[in-house]
Amino acid sequence: MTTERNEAAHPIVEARVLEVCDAIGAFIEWWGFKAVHGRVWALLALRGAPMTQIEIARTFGLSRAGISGAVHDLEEWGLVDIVGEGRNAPWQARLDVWPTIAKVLRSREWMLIEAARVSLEAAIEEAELAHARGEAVGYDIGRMRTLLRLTEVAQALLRLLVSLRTPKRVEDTLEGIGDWLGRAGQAFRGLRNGRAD
Amino acid sequence: MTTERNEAAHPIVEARVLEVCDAIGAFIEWWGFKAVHGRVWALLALRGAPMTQIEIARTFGLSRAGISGAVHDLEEWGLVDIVGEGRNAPWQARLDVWPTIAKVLRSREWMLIEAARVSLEAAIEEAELAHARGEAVGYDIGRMRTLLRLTEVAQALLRLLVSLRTPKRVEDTLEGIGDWLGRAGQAFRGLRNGRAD
DNA sequence: CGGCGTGTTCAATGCGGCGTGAACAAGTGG
DNA sequence: CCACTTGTTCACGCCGCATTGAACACGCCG
Repeated sequence: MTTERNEAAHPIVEARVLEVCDAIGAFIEWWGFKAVHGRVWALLALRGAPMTQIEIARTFGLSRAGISGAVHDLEEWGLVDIVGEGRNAPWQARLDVWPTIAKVLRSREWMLIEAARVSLEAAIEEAELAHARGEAVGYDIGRMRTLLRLTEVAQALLRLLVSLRTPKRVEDTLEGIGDWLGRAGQAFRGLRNGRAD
Repeated sequence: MTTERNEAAHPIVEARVLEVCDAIGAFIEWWGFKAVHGRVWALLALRGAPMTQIEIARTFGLSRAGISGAVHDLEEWGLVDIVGEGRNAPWQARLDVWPTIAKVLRSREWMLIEAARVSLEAAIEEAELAHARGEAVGYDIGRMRTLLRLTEVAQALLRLLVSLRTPKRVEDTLEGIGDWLGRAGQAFRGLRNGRAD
């Protein structure tokens, strides 16, 4: 028999919590992840005590297979932690999600912009060579430079964004963001003065 | 016969431009849109002169059907414009994409956060009622309040983000972002002082 | 008026991803 | 040592979505 580790869930409250999980799942799904990831994380974040995979599966009415995969993805991303050592040790959520967001921005988002930037540089070089040879190009070199500039701005902004640190106390979040925005603003003004062309 | 409206496209340059289109398409696809939208917009943005749908389709090697839909989606979003009046009038891209981004943020992104916020408020109220009745809740009211706080911060940030204006000259982009970041930082610090609870 | 080129719409198809059920592995407790 | 519970893995089926080809509508030019 399962030892009653957890405080029993209040049915009506649980129904409301599941709505929250769905909302967070829908939000995170729009960001290119899977809805189940957001739902599982939200449930673990709101539940008072750690939960086993079967508890999660039963709460959502989903199969254990899907939960198993989702939990391991979340663990790889550092969004949930195992509690204890045993085989069926329960899981809990990490509330500071910023390191994971920063990681995603650093890897996937950066590569997407970098790919665009590199291909733009190649296109500009080829177009300039053709233009110097007097050949008709058919594409607008000035606009290529504009887009290249935008990728550089996006990368600079991204670089600043991933330098944000999560404050210890949640109450400091607003001030932390405020300070960060101020620093980022100065950095951007400095960037403009430094690379004015 | 089609009148030679456009300067002939340089084959090698065009190959490079198509790589740029693919990169931008991959980028925008990760943001929840379709890759073809980014590809078509990028092609129209880099091409020196407006293009007809058939020219676009041939350039990408895609069917006319897909291009027709993509172009109309882009027109609805205000990202491309028709040039002239005729039936088969060509299309050109708008380079200032910020109004569209702001529109998307205002509608879809806002609603996603708002749904989470509302459901969180309902869950908190229900949990507090149950707690006052002395019933076991099983969920952490403090964490619910933390997440609610995060949604409020996200909405405040979003509100500031959509207030950004696109500068007339692209060279002013950096300075515009810098100024905006500074203003946003002050707004956040004020927000904290005003609603400290 | 009649071909021709272009844009639009829609049904069909092909493909990828998601969730499930079942089989297997691994502890745990009696 | 055996029964039971939980976690893991995988093949299958299902759904949705994107893309296509074809049929139709529309304007232009001869």
